[in-house]
Order: sequence, then structure tokens, then C-alpha cells
Amino acid sequence: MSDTILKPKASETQREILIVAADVFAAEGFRNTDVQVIADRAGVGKGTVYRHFGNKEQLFLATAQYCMGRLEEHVTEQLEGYPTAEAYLEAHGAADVLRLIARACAQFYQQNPLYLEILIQERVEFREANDPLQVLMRKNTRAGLDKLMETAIKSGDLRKGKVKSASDAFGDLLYGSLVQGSVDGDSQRLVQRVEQSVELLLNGLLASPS
Amino acid sequence: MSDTILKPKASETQREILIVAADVFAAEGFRNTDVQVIADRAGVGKGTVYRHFGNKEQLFLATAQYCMGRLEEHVTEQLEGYPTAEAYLEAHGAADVLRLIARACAQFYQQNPLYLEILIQERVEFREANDPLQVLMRKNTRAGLDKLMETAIKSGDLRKGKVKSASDAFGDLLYGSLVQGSVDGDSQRLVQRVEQSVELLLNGLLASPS
Amino acid sequence: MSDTILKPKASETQREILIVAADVFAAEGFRNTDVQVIADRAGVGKGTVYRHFGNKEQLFLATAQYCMGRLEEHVTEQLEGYPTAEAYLEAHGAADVLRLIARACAQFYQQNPLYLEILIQERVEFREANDPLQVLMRKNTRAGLDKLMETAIKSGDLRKGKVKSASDAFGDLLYGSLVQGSVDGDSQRLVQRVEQSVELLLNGLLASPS
Amino acid sequence: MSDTILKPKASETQREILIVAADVFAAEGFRNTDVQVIADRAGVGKGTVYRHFGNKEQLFLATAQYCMGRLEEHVTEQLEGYPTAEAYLEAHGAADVLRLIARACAQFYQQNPLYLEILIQERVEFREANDPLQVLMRKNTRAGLDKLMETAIKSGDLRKGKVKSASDAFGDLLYGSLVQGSVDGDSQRLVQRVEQSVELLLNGLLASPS
DNA sequence: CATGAATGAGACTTCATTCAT
DNA sequence: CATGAATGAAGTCTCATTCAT
Repeated sequence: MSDTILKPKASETQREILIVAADVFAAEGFRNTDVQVIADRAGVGKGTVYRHFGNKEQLFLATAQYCMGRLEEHVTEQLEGYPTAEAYLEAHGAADVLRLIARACAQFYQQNPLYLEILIQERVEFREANDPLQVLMRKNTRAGLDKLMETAIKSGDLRKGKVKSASDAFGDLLYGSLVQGSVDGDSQRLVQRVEQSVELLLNGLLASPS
Repeated sequence: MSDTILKPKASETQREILIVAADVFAAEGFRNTDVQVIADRAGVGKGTVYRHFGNKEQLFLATAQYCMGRLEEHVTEQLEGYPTAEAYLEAHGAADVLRLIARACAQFYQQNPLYLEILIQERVEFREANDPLQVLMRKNTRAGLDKLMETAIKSGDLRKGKVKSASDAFGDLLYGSLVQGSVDGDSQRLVQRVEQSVELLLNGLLASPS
Repeated sequence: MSDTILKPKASETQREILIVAADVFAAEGFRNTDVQVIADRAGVGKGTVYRHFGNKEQLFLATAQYCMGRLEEHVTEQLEGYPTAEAYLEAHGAADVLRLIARACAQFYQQNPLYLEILIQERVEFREANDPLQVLMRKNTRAGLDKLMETAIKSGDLRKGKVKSASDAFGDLLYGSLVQGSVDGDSQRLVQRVEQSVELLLNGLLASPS
Repeated sequence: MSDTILKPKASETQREILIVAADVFAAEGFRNTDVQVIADRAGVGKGTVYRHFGNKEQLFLATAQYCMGRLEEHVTEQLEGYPTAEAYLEAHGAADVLRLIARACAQFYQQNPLYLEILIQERVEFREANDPLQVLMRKNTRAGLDKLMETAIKSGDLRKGKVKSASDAFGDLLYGSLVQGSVDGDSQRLVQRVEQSVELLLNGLLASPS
């Protein structure tokens, strides 16, 4: 009300709502979720939720964004002090940086299985939206991944070929492993599954590559 | 009144409803879909839909099953006369059978993009059901895939390693490519994307595999 | 189809339907009852039910009439050979004929508790109908009861007073005992309860009647 | 906006809904009643009705409870200043207290004929519920009635006999008279009918009691 | 700014009734 | 005469959103 500093009051409330919303959306699904439930668990009035996020859809998008942010933080933390994945690449080579990224994602979702639901649901519910979050996120993430692959191909670490195809293959394998891994119920072994899949992608399935 | 054959009327009606339902569910999403719309587009009363399928959920599950069946048919058709993928494997080797399966799936979903939505939605809406269709399908599909991989590893076509991991990697890459490929909007190039990804998985990303 | 005698075929089917209908209506209530269930349990098509009884309401009314008929039969059987209650009255006096009627009704509903539900439901569902069955039945039953009371008063068995009041009191006590007795759950002791109540009505509650 | 007292708003709205609901349920019957109609006549949205009462069944039960409460109030008012029926008994004797109770009930339902329908319907629709309102009410009402009868028997006012039987007879006669009295259409003479029936029960039908 | 009572459009589902076979 | 698939009106209940306090 009269904070001289920077009234983190509002954003504090927003954070709490988002944390609760992530749980509820993940557990119930977007359509199934009753905004009243989120308000109740967050200890605020339903009107407050609407005041902060406008409507249910924007609340979900904000929730997804929050989850993505948490994932990014976690991946960055795993870089062992290197400021960027690019820097890590130069130091440890292409294979290790891809291993690290994949493992970091798997760890995050193994620890926060519900957040994976958010990722999947956004795909279903907002596929037609002009700027579904994932598409936006992908532009960033993909740009980074493409640059990484490009560097790794130029350095000779990776086989020559289209950068885009390599990024696609890595990204799709990772996405597929995370989603299917969580479906198969062994969300406890998500890291292991992803690590093994990435290893196979790196080295190839064939005994005698062409 | 003057049908040559004797009324396969009931199952005929069911098929028509399922075909319409696949379109509507895919276009609108499960929760967004109004059963009335399916009934209207199928040219039947709403009660007829409920008479045949019990409720909206079972209608969706039947729709998903129908889509899966169509996919299986398509894949089988691609086997160039071989009765099973196993037979194809013996004749053409592991690499080609995996290429064929992946390409067949990609072709199918490139031709029927909406059916991919059904696949994805089932994952979201019925993740908690005891026997979501996908889980059941996976048991079959996976059993076949595992057997294929096992044979291919024993024959020396594929690198030695866990059968399960190879199946996971191939399945996850395929699933991820299909889903992400459709998201990225180039559902027109789904086949191309999947082919390139599978090629990379077969031969490995690394220039010098370990 | 070519019975020389009197094709009880149709009425046979009707009887079966009515017997089933009585059970279902009693168990589920009129509004809750699905005609399909009656058709199924009776082993006939739903169309057959409608062919015989026109609509659900008429089916219920026919069912109620059937139950009333069964009750009348039972009461008549209890008259120990006397053709009418009137005849029984002359032979045994007013007290015994009232006891007999009450006991016979109680016996019937104790043996067929479900039929009591039919009685009660008709009151609720068709209270506004021009000729609810009960009203019609009452005209007959009441006419008989009134005549009985009139005779008994003239003979000096019963206290002088309005015939109508005596009939009302007896009928209301009987109706109330049956309904409340079934509610209280001791439908096993319906006979006992009715007998005791009738006894009290006959002799009065007061130690010193005015 | 300028109410003198501070919004008993919620319970006020509830009361209004209940009053309307009593009318509609009584006039249409439970199954026949459309909640929308109640909402419209009460001048509120349908959601408001559901917000306050949960579902149609609970709304009906609340309505029945409200009616019972009104009846109790009315009976109490008739006690001419005596705090309880027990007190009235001591002052005026058994016969008069029973007359008073019966007359009070008859008066109430003669003035509010629709409420009688509620009483009857609850019996039909909720006969299987664990705690249909009537059963609960009966426990209270019956406990009071039993105590009254017990006192009256001990005092010598009433004939010796089972307390339970006396209560049953009085209660059943009253219930039967009210229900049948309303059926017979002379709801205008309900009081008269009940008074005469009770008089007969008190003094007995027989000219020469045993 | 927060609240939560009120709202009403919207969706699922049931079932009495019909009618072509 | 019997059948049961088809129909669609009708009714219950939910929940996103608003707004007066």
C-alpha cells in the first residue's frame, strides 16, 4: 500500500497463483479445471485471479510460460558454470552438450512430472492460437539448438548434413521420450530412458553405418 | 428396400458416425466437441449417437480405435506383399524395415492430418484411464517392435544393446517427429522430416561413433 | 392365430407385462421407470408394450388396476365362503367384518409390499387426472363401506353417528397404517400394526368414553 | 443500498427460493418440476438455485424441511400459551391435547394445501434415502407423541395398552385423514373431517366397547 | 484492489414415442 | 402383430465471467 521500494506484492500473489495453477491444470487438464479451485487453493478470491490474468486461457498460458521458465532455469543451472550451452560446447564437445541438455530436461520433468502435462496440454488446447506459447518458445529454443548444431557440424564433431534435420531429430527424440516416458509410467526412470535414447541417436542404431 | 445385400445397416451407421466424429474431435478437441454437431453432420439424431456409443467418452475411444485401425491397414499395405514386418525384415534387413514403418506412418498422417490430433488428444484426455487405447495399442505395437529389434540385433544388423532401449528410441523419435512435425505446420513435409530423422537415428549424429 | 376357442394370447401377454410393470413401477417409481426395462424383463419388444397399452401413463393405470384387482380377490377369499362383506356382517357382526377387511388388506400388502408403492404413487402422479383410478375405486369401495357402516349402525353394533364419518375414520386409519407401516420398515408386521390400530378405533382410546 | 439492517441477503434469497419451490414442487410434483421454473418465478438465475442448494434433490429436501418447520410453528402457536404439548396435557387432559394437535395440523394443511403435497411426495421420491426427512421428523415427533401417550395412560386418561400402538393409531389416522381428505377434494373441510375422525378414535366406533 | 454471489449459456444424457421392416 | 432402431424434446448441472460491495 505504501511500499517505498518495489511492491512485489502483486507479483508475489501472481506467483502463488501460477504455482497452484500449474498443479491444478496438470492434474485436471485445461478444460476440466475449475478456476474456483485454483482460487481456493491459492487462498484468494476468484475475482483476484481474473484481475491478474484476464481469463482462463491467459491464465493457462501464463502458467505454461512459468513452467517453461522453470525448465530454462534448471537447464542453465546444469551448465556447470558455463554461461551458455555454446560455451559448454566449446569446452566439452557436441556429444556432451547434447547429453547435458537432454539429461537436464529429463531431470526437471522427473522431478516435476506435472509440468510435463502442461507442456502436452498446451499443444492440444492452443494448437490454433496465433502464438501458442510453444511455437514462440520453439523459435528461441530452436534458434539456440540450430546454432549449437551448426557449430558442432562445422567443428567436425557431428556428421555433415542439414542443420535443421539434426535439430529436428534431437528435439523430436527428446520430446517423444519425455512424453512417452511419462505415459509408460516409469516417470521415475525418465532420465535413464532419455539418456539411453540420446546415446543411440548419437552413435546410431546400425552396426555398420553407411 | 432393394439392397442387394442384407442390411449391415447398424455397422454402416456406426462407421459414418465414426468418420464424422474423427473430423470433429480432431478439429475441435474432445472437450470442445458438441456431440450434437457430430450427430448433425452425420445426418442422424443425437440419440442415435448415444444409442451406438453410450457416451461421449466411449464415442471418442471408438473413434480413436477406428483411426488406429486405419493406420494399421495403411502400414500393412506398404509391406509390398510381405505378410508381416518380420517377413519384410528377413528379406530387406533392419534398416529398411524401420524406414518403411516410419515412412508408412508419416504418409498416413500426412494424408490424414486430423487423425494425428486424435492420437495426441487421447493422450491428454484419457491419461488416467486404466486402459487408454494407446496403452493397449502400445502393448501390441511394442511387442511387435521389440521382436523386430531383437531379431535385427541377433542378426548383426543392429548394434548390440538393450532391445527395449532401441525400441524406445525408435518409437519416441517417431512419435516426437509426427507430433512436432504437425505442430511446425509443415504437415505437408511430414514424410520428409520423419525419413531424415530416422536416417540420423540409424547412422548416428556423431562423425566418429564410439 | 386360429384358435377356435378364445385366443387368450393377447391378454396372456398383457398379464405378463402388467406383472412385470408392477414390480418395476413399484421399485423405481413412475417417473423413474424406463419402459424399455419393463419390455426387456417381460421378454417383449418395446413396441409391443405400446401396442397393448398406448402410453406409459395408461400402462401405469392398467398396472394399478391390476393391483387393485388382486387386492379385491384377496379380500374376497378371506370372507370364509360368504359371498359379500354384507353377508359376513350379518353373520358375525360389525366388529369382526371390519377386523376382517383390515386384516385382509394388511395381509395382502405384507405379502406384496411393492403393490403398496403402486397405490401410493398413483396418488402422487395422477392426483389431477379426471378419473384417477383411486377415485373411481373409492366410489365403489366407499359405497360398499358406507353401506356396511349404515347397516351396522342401524343394527346397533356401532355407535350412532354419521355414516360418512365412520367410513372416513376407518378408511383413513387403514390407509394411514398401511402407508406408515411400510415406511417404518416393519412391513413384516403390517398385519399386527393394522390389527392393533383397528382394535383401538373400535374400542376407543379413552378410558371413559363420553 | 439503504437497508436498515445488514444483509441477511443470502438467507433471504434462500427463503424466497424455498417459498417458490414449495409452490412449484407441490403443483408439479418433484419429477415434473423444472428447476428453471423455480428460478424464474423466484426472480433469480438457475445457477443461484444450484449455488444455494447443490442439486434438485437437496432443494426438495430443504423445501420439505421448510414446510415441516412451518407446520411445527403453527402447532406451537395453537398451544394457547403452553410451552409444550406436555404442559397442555397436564392442564387439559389427554383428549384435548390430541384434539388440539390434530386440529392444528388440519388447519395448517387446510390453509396451505400445497404443503400437503410436499409431505406426500417426499414419501414417494425418497423412500429409500437413508434419512428421508420424514423418518427423521418422525423420530422427533414420534418421541414426543409416545411420551404424551405414556403420560396419558399412566394418568388414567387413556385406556391401558401399548404406548406404541396408541401412537401408531393416532398418527396413522391423522396422516390418513389428511391425505385422503385432500384427495377427496374437500380440502376446505379438512379440519372438520380430522376432528370427527379423532373423536371416533377417542371414543371408539363400537356401541359397546369390550 | 479484493471478493464471491449471481448469472445463464451451453453440453451431456435420458427416454417416451414412432414407424419401417 | 411384433420389433427395436431412430429420434429429439426436455431437463440437470457446470463454470467462465461479471460486478456491486
